[in-house]
Amino acid sequence: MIADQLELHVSTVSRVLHGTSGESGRAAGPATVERIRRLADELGYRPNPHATGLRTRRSNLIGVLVPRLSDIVLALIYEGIEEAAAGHGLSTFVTNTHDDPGIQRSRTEMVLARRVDGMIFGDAYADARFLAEVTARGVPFVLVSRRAGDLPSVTCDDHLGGRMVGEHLLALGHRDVAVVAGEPYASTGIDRTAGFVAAYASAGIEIPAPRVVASGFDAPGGRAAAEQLLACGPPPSAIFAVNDFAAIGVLGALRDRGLRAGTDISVAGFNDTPLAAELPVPLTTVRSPMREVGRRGVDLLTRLLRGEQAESERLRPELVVRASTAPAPPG
Amino acid sequence: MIADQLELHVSTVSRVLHGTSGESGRAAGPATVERIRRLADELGYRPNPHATGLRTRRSNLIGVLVPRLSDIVLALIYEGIEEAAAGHGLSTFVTNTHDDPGIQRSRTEMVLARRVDGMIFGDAYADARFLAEVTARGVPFVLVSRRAGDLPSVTCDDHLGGRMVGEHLLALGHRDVAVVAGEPYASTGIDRTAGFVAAYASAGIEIPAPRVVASGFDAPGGRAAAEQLLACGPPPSAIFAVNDFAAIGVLGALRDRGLRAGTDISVAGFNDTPLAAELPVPLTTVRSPMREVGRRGVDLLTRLLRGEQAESERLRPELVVRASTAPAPPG
DNA sequence: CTGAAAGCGCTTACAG
DNA sequence: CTGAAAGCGCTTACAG
Repeated sequence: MIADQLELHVSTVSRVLHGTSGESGRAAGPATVERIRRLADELGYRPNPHATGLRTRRSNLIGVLVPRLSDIVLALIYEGIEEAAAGHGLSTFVTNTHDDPGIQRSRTEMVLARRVDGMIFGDAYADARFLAEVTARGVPFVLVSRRAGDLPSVTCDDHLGGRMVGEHLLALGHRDVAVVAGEPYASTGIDRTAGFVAAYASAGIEIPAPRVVASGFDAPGGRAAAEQLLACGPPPSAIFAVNDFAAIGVLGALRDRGLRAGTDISVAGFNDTPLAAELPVPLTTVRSPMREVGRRGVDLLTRLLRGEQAESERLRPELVVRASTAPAPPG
Repeated sequence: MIADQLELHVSTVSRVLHGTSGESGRAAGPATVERIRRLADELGYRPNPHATGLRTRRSNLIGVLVPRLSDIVLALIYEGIEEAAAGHGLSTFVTNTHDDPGIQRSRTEMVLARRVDGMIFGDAYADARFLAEVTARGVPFVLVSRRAGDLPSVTCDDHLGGRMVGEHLLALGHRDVAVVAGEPYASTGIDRTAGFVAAYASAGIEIPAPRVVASGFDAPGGRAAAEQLLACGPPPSAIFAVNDFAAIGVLGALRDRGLRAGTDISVAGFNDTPLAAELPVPLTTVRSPMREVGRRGVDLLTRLLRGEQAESERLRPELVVRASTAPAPPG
């Protein structure tokens, strides 16, 4: 370390520059402390994290796995993660796993090989098999966006969000509705669908199984699902897509058939993605606190790292009504 | 290292597990090599990167700065970066700088403090002042997406892309056109605008200054710019927005005024973002090879790290014509 | 109040 | 073909 050019032992310098300083100041004499501090930031001294990591066995690094950052929902969650991590002096590795179990596994190994202190998974499968293995490895981790089993997680209260959409459509008089339900392995789609179905059940309406169709989380996925829904029999009067991209796909499918969203068939999405309000027919959706999910995920992880108890959190969503949903046609 | 439980010296093990192996196999006797290899992957041994980094002064880490990952263009470039980096055995730190010079600076410091081997900037200002400071620090780096001065960069050939749009609109007979030009500090907007203007100049048409308006790179930015353009005087018959998000904003502004995109006013964007084709009026745009920009950026950086000469690259874009551009009204 | 030592897990010449 | 030593830059008890 260059700072011992002022003829002090490295250990003294280390003690001073270390966190101990906030304590009762027994790191060194006040004059010495002052000299060291001065020289340190004059030189822009930064401790070598490799040395520190080697010695302390803490890297202040966390690994983050997401399905894909090109999904704005995950990108915004990551912004929250990054922000909070920086606040805790942590750096993050993010990586895209494309919801592929093989990539999830290999990326986890890669990240672990880097000796991260903990991990954040944004790509949890509801069947938590792989995550059970990770638990067995003893690395602290939390889930964001999607939950699984009773692993520590920070998510939007998706069940409640789905229920809100259900109640909204019920209030508009829609009785024959359908759900574009997302991937069957993601708790987001599962919970949003369940909440929606539960709202209808409370009103004494059972949504028939063929009215609930699995789908990709992107626009082509939503479009395909909608086409399946519209292919035979009378169309539903409203469609709930469990995310905004799928909803955009639904909108496309409707347009192709000459149906007007809102007017002919109501459509609702989920997440309140920035584009939702900009669409030609602005989209009714559920606002989920994406950045906040990321931030709290980091907070939860830091608690875990300190050995504290960690409670999962469900953050409250908010219904945003726009022109894509309208009263059901009389009949 | 646990692997010396087979009664060998660490140095032997290190030699075997190290890259030297591919060489003439003079790391150890064949039998020994075999035993070491076996035990190593039985135990899932991974060298501690802190120790390696401390010893070799190479971290195999690269820092990546982007304006925001929630911009899908950058997210896709980052996917390419990540992919290529993994192929080279490098891990990446990405961070959002929101195009804010203060954040660019502090994040660069943070990343440098982590002892990265090199950096990739996706948020270069055309005035390369800050980057000159980074050069002075001696860290190898490359630019992606945006270029600056003659620093090594991998970008789309934005000038050519702009020119392509210009020629397309000229061929459709548009003579009174406008540009929503993006932020003045980004080479993307500058070059695309310049290429477009050059195409018109070649046809003997000079685009008047008020027809070129700066804008944010997002939908609200595009909307605001379009409103300014439509506020007074006769509207142009076509608008070129230097990216798809801004183009979506333009579309919104047209809709608000009861103008139909394509029919009343032609609109073109840039990047061929996944949503461009899904819009109610599919968007004419320029496809830029985003993942490829990321991949090549990493390749370029690795060349720099090996001390080789590095040539900037301009990747070829492709015009994608859709319904949002149509022949100019006669007159 | 400050110094000296040990050690984190590697790699790299250098011996033998 | 393999071992032994030195050292990367820190931190952490432990002396004095």
